[in-house]
Amino acid sequence: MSSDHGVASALKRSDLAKLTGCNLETIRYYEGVGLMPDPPRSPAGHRRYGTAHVERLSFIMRARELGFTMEEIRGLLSMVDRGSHTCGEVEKRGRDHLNVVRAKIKDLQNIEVILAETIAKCSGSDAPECPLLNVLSDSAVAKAD
Amino acid sequence: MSSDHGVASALKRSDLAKLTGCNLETIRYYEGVGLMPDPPRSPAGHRRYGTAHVERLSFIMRARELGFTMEEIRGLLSMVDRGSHTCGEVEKRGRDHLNVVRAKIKDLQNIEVILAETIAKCSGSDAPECPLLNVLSDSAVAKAD
DNA sequence: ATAGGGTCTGTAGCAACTACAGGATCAAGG
DNA sequence: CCTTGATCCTGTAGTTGCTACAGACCCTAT
Repeated sequence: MSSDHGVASALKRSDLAKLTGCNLETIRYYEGVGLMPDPPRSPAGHRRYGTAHVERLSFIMRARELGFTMEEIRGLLSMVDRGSHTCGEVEKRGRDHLNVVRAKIKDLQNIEVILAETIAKCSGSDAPECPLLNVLSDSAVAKAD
Repeated sequence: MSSDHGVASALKRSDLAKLTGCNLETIRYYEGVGLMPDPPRSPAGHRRYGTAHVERLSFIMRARELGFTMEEIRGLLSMVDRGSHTCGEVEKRGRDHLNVVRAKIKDLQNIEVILAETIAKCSGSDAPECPLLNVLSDSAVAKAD
């Protein structure tokens, strides 16, 4: 055991970006909005990251992949940071988010049906008359639920 | 036939908003970005709209409801404005958009499955151990296609 | 010593709106 | 006629989640 004893393995911002797949600038952005902590700095002021930062950023990115908003992630992280989280509370937040996801799916499926049905009626010809334009011009969009 | 002969029925911006269900400020925004034309003004500089504006704004709003981006709407409108549209061209744009919608649905369904499966394993108890947190901390998000 | 990279900061831009501040104007009641 | 309150005008800032730039520093290798 030589230099890397635990917390600081002295990664540069570009290293963190490569390791996590996160955009370089986004790291600084997450720091600015408080999702990532202010990292220690080298004497010249360069950011130095350790494994804890890698894990935290990976957490954030996976949560984003699952469609959690930054506010939701902030909530999850602060629970974990405080060590005050319970499975019940995390599950509730996950369930709330799942409901949002399902609502979005429904909206999009509704759109999909209308578009697909309308386009199916299109002649695809050089005529100006067009069922899709008619839908946009005349009808109201139905809301299914 | 008295005052309303054809083009100008002298609607205020608030009237147009109410008739179309569009937000008041959004009307000005659409004007600024060129989706809506600069309307005629009253002597005091107040915007005055007619039935053509109602129809155009309704078109825009229905296209937005179907998830078309403003760029796509701009394209559709300029075709129609030039009178150079064909059903084939409109259909193509609709089909392109439909593909985007379907891709979004797939992404969300992928998320939905992961979330639902993970949450199903939650105990919902006061324990800190939580499958959802484990997913965020450890695993990569699978991409189905 | 110097050339090239990487890093730092702040700031502007994207979509697609929404909301405000501060002033002008209109419509109705007294 | 005058006042009052609602509506209108303009420009600008805020939202969400980044991304990209400029101009200044710094670090490393030759």
